Amino acid sequence: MGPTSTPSASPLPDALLAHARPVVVRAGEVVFRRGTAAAAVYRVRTGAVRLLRHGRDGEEIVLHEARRGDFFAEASLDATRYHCDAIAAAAGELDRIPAEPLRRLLRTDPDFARAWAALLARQLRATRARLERLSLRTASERVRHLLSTDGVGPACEIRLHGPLKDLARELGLTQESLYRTLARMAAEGVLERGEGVLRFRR
Amino acid sequence: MGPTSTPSASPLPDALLAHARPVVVRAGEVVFRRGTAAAAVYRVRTGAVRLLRHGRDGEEIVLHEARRGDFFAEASLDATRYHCDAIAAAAGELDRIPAEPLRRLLRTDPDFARAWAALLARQLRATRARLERLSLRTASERVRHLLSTDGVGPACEIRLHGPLKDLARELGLTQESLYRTLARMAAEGVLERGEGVLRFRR
DNA sequence: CGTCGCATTGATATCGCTCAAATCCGGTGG
DNA sequence: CCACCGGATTTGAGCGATATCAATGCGACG
Repeated sequence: MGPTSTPSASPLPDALLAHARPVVVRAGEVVFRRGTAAAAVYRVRTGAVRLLRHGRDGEEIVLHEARRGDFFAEASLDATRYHCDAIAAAAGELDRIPAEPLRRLLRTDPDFARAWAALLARQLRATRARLERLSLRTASERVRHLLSTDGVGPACEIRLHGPLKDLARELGLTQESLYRTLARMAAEGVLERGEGVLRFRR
Repeated sequence: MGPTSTPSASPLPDALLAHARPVVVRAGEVVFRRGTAAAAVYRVRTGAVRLLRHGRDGEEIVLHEARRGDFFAEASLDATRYHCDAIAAAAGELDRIPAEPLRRLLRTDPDFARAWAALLARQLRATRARLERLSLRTASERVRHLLSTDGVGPACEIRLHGPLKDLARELGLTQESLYRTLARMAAEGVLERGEGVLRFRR
């Protein structure tokens, strides 16, 4: 989710770091499955992890993509089971933080509790922004919205972290539609495409 | 958002109640506007409040609907400005809880901080469920998903809180599409419609 | 050099949107 | 009591945007 990533994620308190255990994952590896006991929260050191669900015909729906520095499964801290699958999108290393010490820390460290609430609130805002995006009816509106909300700088520049295919799915489109839409917007002079970059022109 | 509503929202601690001020709203009244300073969090006593944004052509996008017992603008507690409009969907009464005492309480009351984090996490899960729903391509899949995730009981019963028109927008559909889809699903024997109720058959 | 995944373009199908109109309903006022 | 009204509901017809299916180019990698 691009700039959704907490840019300067609050450093883990020492008390938490003491409990974190590194987990090395290969691309495609399962971190946890939906329905299993929610025993830990994770943080991405390197690589990327996707939270996903599956439609009835088996197609994947990406709920969230966590990148370097991002926590994931934070929303499962007070749930008994994970509500989606977590799959490594790329090889990397994670911090695995068991739920119990984290809960304890939330009880005992007010500053951490506040930072944690802020983290969740940020996630919520980002997810609502995505929700708003999917409520838009046309492909070009969704692209515009993506740049407007997640882009940086005057031209609302977006760095693509993966293939356009993935972006298409995040926008609720097929790759073909996205290609055509980007091409049309570029032809209209609204958009500019660079190496792994999208930005507004004008 | 129906069952998204915190069913047994944690009772407000006395320390917080002391700071809450009642606000009476008429239907359609503006509670706050996007861009204004985020000075308070709210809780619905009676009535309902919608958080919404506007597309480029002015159409409304409902990000959230808070009902009796629900907080809203919780995600703005650590933001400087509101990121959407809040409009009363029905006449009612709200508790207005200034941000500062709430932040103080988060720092000083570990139990409350934990309950607050749980609240945000619940919101996040609910919003992701809605995101997943909007990722589905067909109208009938979205209806199915709504019943599956928000429905109660073996038949996944859903109580409608407003006109079908509103439900349609929550599902990212037009009223006409929704009517037709419900009619078709009912004809196929998948769905059953009652007075303000939707449920699965079979 | 062959293969695989991504990118790109074309042709067609399909689903939901738009515009339009008829019905139903509760409320309101004559 | 009845006519009227506005909003919600429902159904119809046609269109348009995206999905789907198909084919090709291209670059990385083994």
